[in-house]
This record gives sequence, C-alpha cells and structure tokens, in this order.
Amino acid sequence: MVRIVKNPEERRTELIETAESLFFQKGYEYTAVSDIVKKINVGQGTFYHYFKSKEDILEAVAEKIVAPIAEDVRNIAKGNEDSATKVNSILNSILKAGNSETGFMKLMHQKGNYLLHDKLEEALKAKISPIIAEVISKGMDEGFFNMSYPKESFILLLSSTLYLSHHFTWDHEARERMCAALEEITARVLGVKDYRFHLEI
Amino acid sequence: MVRIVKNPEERRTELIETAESLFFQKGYEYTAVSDIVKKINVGQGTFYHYFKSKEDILEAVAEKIVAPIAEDVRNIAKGNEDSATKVNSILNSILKAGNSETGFMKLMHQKGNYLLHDKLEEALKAKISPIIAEVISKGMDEGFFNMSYPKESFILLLSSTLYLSHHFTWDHEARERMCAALEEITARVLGVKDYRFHLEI
Amino acid sequence: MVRIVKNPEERRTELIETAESLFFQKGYEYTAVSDIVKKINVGQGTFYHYFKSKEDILEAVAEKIVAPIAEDVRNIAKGNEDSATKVNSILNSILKAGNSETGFMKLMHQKGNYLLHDKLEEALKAKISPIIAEVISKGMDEGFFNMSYPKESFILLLSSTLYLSHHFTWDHEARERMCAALEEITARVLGVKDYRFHLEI
Amino acid sequence: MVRIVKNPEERRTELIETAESLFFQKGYEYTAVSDIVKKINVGQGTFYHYFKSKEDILEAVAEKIVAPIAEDVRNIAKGNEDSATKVNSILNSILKAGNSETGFMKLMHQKGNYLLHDKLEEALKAKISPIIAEVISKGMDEGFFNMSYPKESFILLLSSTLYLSHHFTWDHEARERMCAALEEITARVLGVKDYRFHLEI
DNA sequence: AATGAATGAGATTTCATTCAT
DNA sequence: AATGAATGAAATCTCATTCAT
Repeated sequence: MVRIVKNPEERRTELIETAESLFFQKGYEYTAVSDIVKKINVGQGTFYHYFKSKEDILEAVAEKIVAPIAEDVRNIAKGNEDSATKVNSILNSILKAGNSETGFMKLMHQKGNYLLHDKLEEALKAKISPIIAEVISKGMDEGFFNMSYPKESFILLLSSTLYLSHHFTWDHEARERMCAALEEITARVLGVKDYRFHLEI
Repeated sequence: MVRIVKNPEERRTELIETAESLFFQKGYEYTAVSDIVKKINVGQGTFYHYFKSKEDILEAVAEKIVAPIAEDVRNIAKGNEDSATKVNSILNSILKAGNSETGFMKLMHQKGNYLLHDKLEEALKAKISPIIAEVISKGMDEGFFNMSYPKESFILLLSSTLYLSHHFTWDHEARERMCAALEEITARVLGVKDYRFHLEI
Repeated sequence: MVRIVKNPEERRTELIETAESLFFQKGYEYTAVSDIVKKINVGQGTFYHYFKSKEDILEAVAEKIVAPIAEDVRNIAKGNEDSATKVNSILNSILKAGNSETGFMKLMHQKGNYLLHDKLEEALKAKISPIIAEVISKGMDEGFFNMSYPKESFILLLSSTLYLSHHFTWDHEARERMCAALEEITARVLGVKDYRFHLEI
Repeated sequence: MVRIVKNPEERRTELIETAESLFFQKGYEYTAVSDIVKKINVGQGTFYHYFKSKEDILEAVAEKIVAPIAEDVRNIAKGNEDSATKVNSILNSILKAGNSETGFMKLMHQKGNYLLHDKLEEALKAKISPIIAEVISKGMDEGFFNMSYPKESFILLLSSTLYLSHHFTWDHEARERMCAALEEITARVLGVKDYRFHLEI
C-alpha cells in the first residue's frame, strides 16, 4: 500500500470521525477495527498507533460528541438572561443535540452501542452537571427557584430529560405530549412560579 | 454422564434461576451458555430444548424478576387507601425491590448487563405502568392529583425513581438527601398539596 | 464441513499426535493452531474443546514424549541387574530416546521450540529423577558406588548426559569421543571401580 | 522531540545497556524495541541505525556480558599458579559472575530469555573454552590431571557447572551440598589426586 | 428429553521493521 | 544521524448454536 504520512492530529481526527460514523451506522459492537481502517485506507497497525484499544477510541468519540454540547451549555450559562431562561435554553440545547438527525440519541439507543451509551451518559454528567449546578444555585439565590435540595432535584430532572430523549422513536403526537409534560414538570421541580418553559424536540 | 430426566417445568425453572444467579455474579455478556449448563450438570443441548437462544433466557429472567414486583403493585392498587398513599407505597415497593441485597438494581447496572437493563426497563414499564396509570387516573378524578399530562408525567417520575435507585452505592447521607429530594419532587410533579411522601431506600 | 463425531479419547490423541509431528517439522512457535486442525480436518473450535490453550497441548505433547521413557527407566530399575548395569542401561535408554531419528533432542533444539525444551526438561526430571535416585541409593548401600553426595552428583551427571545429547549434530568422530568421555566421567563420578560403562549415541 | 546527536559509540552503548536492563527485568521476548527506544528517548528508527534487527542487539548484549568473564579467565590462565589452582579460580570466577545479584544466570533462566540463553551459552563456550583447554592441556602434560578425553570431559564439567548455577534460588543448605558435590566431581573428572577444590556460590 | 462433540466465522491485538521527512 | 508515523501479516481464542447419537 502507498504510505501516506499525515499530521498526527489530522490522522487522529480522521480516525475518530470515521469511527463515529460507523458506530452510528452499525453500532460499536458490530464495527470492527478493520472496518475503520479500511474506510480510510490505512494499515491496521496505524489504528493502534493512535489508540490503545477499541474501547479507547470509543471514549474519544464520546468526548467528541459531548464537547460541543458542553461548550453550548457553558455559553448559555455565561449569558445575561435570567436563570429560568438559561435553564430553558440549556434543556433545549441538550434535547436538540440529542435528537437531531445525527444526534447522540440515535447513537445511544442502538443495539450495539450499550457501552457508548454508558460513556456518553458519564461524559455528559461530568461535563454538564457542574455548569448547570451554578445556574441553579444563582437562581436559588435570586429567588427564582425554590427547592429544598437543588442539586439532587436537578439531577433527577436532568435524568428525566435524557430519558425523554430516549423516545425519539415515538410518533409525533406522543412526543408533543411528553414534551409538554416535561415543561410542566420542570417548572414544578424548580419551584418556578412566573415562567413558562418551552421545550422542543 | 448419568442422564437425569426431570419434570420440564422444574428443569426450566432450574435453568432460569441458575442463569439469574450467574447474570448477577458475572453479567449477562460474560456468562456463557456453557457456564449455565455446567452449573446444573446438564448437556449443552438441553439448554436449547428450553430456550431458543441465549437472549431468550434473558427475557425469562427479566420476567421472573418483574413478576413479583408487579404482583405487589397490583395488590397495593387494589387496596382501600387514598391515591397518594397508594403511590407512596408503590414507589417504596419498587425502591425496595430494586435495592435489596440481591435486588434488580445491582443487576441492571453492571458492566455486562446492558441488554438485561433494557429488558427489565421494558418489562417494568409494560407490567407496572398500566396499573399505576389507573391509580393516578383515579387520583386525578378525586382531585388528589393535579397534572396536565398525568401519564407522561408519571413515566418521567418513574424514570427518575429508577434512576435514583442507580445510586444505591452512595454514602448514607447522600442517599438521604436524594431520597428527600425525590419526596419533594413526587409531591410537586403529582401536584399534591396536603400529602407528605415518605420514601425509603 | 461434514461433521464427524469421534470417541473423545481418539480425537484427543489425534490432535496430540498431529501437534507433535508439526512441532517436529516447524517448531512450536511456528505452528499455528489452525495448522493442526486443518491437517485433520476439524474445526478450529474442536481444538479448544480439548485444550484450553496452545500451551496446553504443548504440555500434553511433552507428557506423551516423556511417558515411554519413564516407563523404560522404571522397568530397568525393577530388573535384577546390578546397580551399575542399571545405571548404564538407564543412561543409554535416555540417550537413545533422545537421539533417534524422531527423538526428543531434535525437537528440543529447534528454533521455535524453546518452550517445549523447558517443558520436556521439567517433565524428564520430575518423572525420571526419583527412579534413578533409588537405583543410586541401592548401589551406594551395596558398595557399588561411592560418592559423598549421591543425589547432587547424579543430578549433575544427568545434566551432562542431557547436555551431551544436545550435540547430535556433531560429526561422527566427535560424538564418539564425547561419548567415550561421558563413559569415563560416569564411572568417576559414581566412584565405580570395576565396571566399564558402554554408552551409545 | 528535540533531536540530540551523540557520539555513535556512546549511543550504541546506551542502547545495549538499556536493552540489557530490560531483558533482565522483563525478558527478551517481552521487551519490545519500542520499550528500549522510549526509555532513552530516541526515535524508533534510531535503533535500526545501530542494529539491523532485534536479534542483533541480543547478540551484542550477550557479548557485553561474556567479555569481562573471558577477560577474567584469561588473566587467571596467564598467572603462575599451578593448573589445579587455576581451574579452581576459573570455575569460581564463572560461578561468581553468574550468580551475583545481576549475574547472567538470573538473565538466562527467565521465561522470555530462551534465545538469550542460547546466545550466552554459545558465547561463553566460544570465548572461554579455548582458554581453559590450554590450562587443562598444560595440566595434563605436567601430570596434574588425568583424563582420557580432556577437552570433552571439561566441556561436560563446565556444563554441569553452569547447570548448577541454574539453581541459585535454592536454600542455603542445598546450595552448600550442591557445591560440595561439584567440588568432588571436579576432582574426579579431572583425575586430580592431591588437590581439594574450593568452590563458592 | 437429553447429550456433548463439533462447528467456524471473526475480532482484537502485537510489534519488528520500513521509509518519507 | 535521527525521527516516528505507518505498515500488515498473522495468530489466538470465544462461544452461540447445531446435530448425530
């Protein structure tokens, strides 16, 4: 085979992107390392030059997915809106990222992607929870929110949100209702009075 | 090997119980069919008399786990208590079943048990949701509860509850707080005014 | 592939014999499990039905080789000859088994057979040393042999014998001389006076 | 990485020493070329500037180990002592070099070092045998030693000596006995009458 | 109903060596 | 002289399932 030397950064990215697209199509378990390397015409060994195992690239893929979401959430948190609006935007941002045509939800809930599911959930929580915690905390101080156990309550709310995302297969109407329910729940859990959440899936 | 003929029902149960115990110890993925049959000294082929695949016995295990919980919930639903009390009991019943020493939670959240997780969640929802739905619905009629989308809201609440169960490893204090948060959330989601939930993990 | 069911004992032997012959031809390291199974037209899995690893069959091969030698030595030890004659026969038996056309020496000293070398040496010592020890001990009691440290001395002598076997590649004359040297050494080490050892390679 | 140019001789030595230390720790087979180069922070390609293969550096390591021993032996041979004393010193020199904390014996008898074992034995024999042969020969002429096949006998004796070294892990008493046995054997094999060997491990 | 020998596709990983830079 | 990205062949082992008995 012709040997093509590339900037390592570039090669690495190439591998991650290829892996992601294959995990999306066939699922992690059903994607062989050989599928990945064949697709970009590099040797099998090249893969192991960059990742020490198949699970290793899975983590890289999970990070690649979560990074822009975390970035988004971070930006929202930095903004000047009031806390309820921020929470609303954050939830929408997550729902949107998850449910778009190539969103992480489709990826997560596929037969061969159980492990990816785990890694994603973990990464999401690790990167996003702390940011939200701050928003909530500020909202509490300002009297916007009213919860006895803000941190815990929000984790539970977030899990509901992610759970909702699961159900991207539902028919339109069902999703609408689910979404509306989540709006109500969010308001109630946060103890918000004069704010109406608007979520979209 | 000496060939021991047993009552088919008995053999089947024996296989399911063995499978369950192995899934508990090592996880579904890491349990080979050969592990199961070796443990009760039957031939490999025997397994395939009773189950058409490995996934098949997984479903049987999931059902075996869910059945008594559903039974419990059904009994609570039949009782004479008011609706809020019933919901309270139901949630506790689920939490308890999930968190006991050999409860389904430990099983669900183990590395090789992703598929089992799925099947359990599915089975739980299939068997339990309708019963709860009725309780909720009655509570709504009686003015006990107040939600715009009772069914959807409760599913989300239930998912939070299960999610909470996840975290049975936390230290005592953390779990106490989590539990208290769930009590508050439950009340708020259901739109209950004059009832204080008491959950236990 | 047509499935041919055989008596397990037979299949196992078939595998061991095939493995031995391949190790002899190409060396252990250069023999793939797939080579073995292909040669007798069974599935790859069949191999792992009988041996839990490639190293496992290596041990079986080593045992198969050592067993008849140990048997021989045991029979010699049981005989009615005087101790010196027994020792002479034992050494010859080992030399002969090692140096015959398909003897273990050729097997041992081949590039890909280092591990087999080890296993063989180990097995030889484990099975044969105790028998010899007894012969020596009896010879000491009868005044045939005369050594201050019989056990230790004989181990050293045996190692020389095996070492000698190494050199099956030498030309005829060199081997003759080596053999004659060993005869003298044996007599001296054992402290034998009126016996002339006759070794053959 | 910063590129550091060194005196080729120095670089070569650095590589050999690193290889030796790794072979000592992990064994030749389990030491990757990449382990060696990583340890001294040079590129993978640099290795192949100095050695044409992995086996090539193995030989260099073997030579490095054997050289000082041969030097020692050569010096002893040059001395004015009588032949028996010289043999005694030579054997001790070899035993000492082999059994010191980082001696070649530990190296030789390690799982991944079969090939090194071979190379060492070969090198030892090539460099040391001729020197000893001369000492022996002189001793024969002077009537000190008495053997029918001096060269062959001594090789066998040497192999026993090395074999003994093998067992440097034995407990103190066992080694004492082994050593004493070797003293007796040496005297007998050489046909020495009025000399008592004193070996130390 | 029961057995257990047989199957075989396929996946991950290693690493000595090469070569474009 | 030095680099280190790239290569790729090859090998072991797993295990759900089948099927001759």
